[in-house]
Amino acid sequence: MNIGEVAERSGIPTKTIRYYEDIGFLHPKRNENGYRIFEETELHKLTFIGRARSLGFNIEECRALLALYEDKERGSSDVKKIAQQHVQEIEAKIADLIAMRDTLTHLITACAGDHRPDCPILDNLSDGKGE
Amino acid sequence: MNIGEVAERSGIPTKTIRYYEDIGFLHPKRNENGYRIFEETELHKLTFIGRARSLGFNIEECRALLALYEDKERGSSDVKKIAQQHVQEIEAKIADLIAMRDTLTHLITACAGDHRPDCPILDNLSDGKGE
DNA sequence: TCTTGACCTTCCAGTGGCTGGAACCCTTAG
DNA sequence: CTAAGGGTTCCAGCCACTGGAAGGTCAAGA
Repeated sequence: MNIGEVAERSGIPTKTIRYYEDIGFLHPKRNENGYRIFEETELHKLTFIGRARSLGFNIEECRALLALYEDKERGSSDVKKIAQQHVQEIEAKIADLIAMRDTLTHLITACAGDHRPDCPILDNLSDGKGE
Repeated sequence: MNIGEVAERSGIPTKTIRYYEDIGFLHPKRNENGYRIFEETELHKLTFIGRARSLGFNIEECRALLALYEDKERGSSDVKKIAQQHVQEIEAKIADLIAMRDTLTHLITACAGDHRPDCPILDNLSDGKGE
């Protein structure tokens, strides 16, 4: 398989696949013209990484998960630990975003949104009050 | 005021303040030894930006908000529009994160988390099933 | 045979919003 | 005289790509 087909089948852009090779996720062989040749196992790996990324795991976490995946001796507790840690980070982000949203919707409700210059949103940014 | 005091009072690191000058948010004067001198208005502006950033507005949005703030002729509808747009983006991010979290907590619940190698989390990353 | 177009290659630079560090200058206290 | 604690500039790095330039390769069609 050439990189284009792998990109198609994994849903990961060629640019990203080359980048993943750069950072050591993959080691595709090359044929005599210099093109990368991918095996099914490499496609599988890429798909794995793609799913992990879409669950918000960062590159280092993906690396760890991949290593655990390939280690038939691992206990599932190692994986679970990584996932739980990650869920906590996600929860924290959600909490931050909800706080932002709530403040903003509050201010938006208070803002007439017309042609007049008076604006509680700017007032809040300016003096921190209006909560 | 020197940069250190401004940093202290605005809660924004000196590095960031210099960066904000770089990108044209501020134009502090200099005294004869080359040090930046800040007026109260500049401190105020920084605090404004700090609040806007903490509500998740990006730099360009901050620039727009600041311009509106300084334009005494603006209508509050312009501000409201920016804020509403921003809330929508936040909502989208929240939805993404919640989807991630739900998938993950689901998988985590299914994962024994013990010494055995069997792991629904890795299985899901590997084949996309297990939902 | 030539050309066209779709592939593929490498390398370099840019994204956003800072942040760290090096190397240096200025001021004040001891 | 020195040391500490300001300040200055400039360059590099973070993360995870992404865009673009400049060029090599291959298969199909005129």
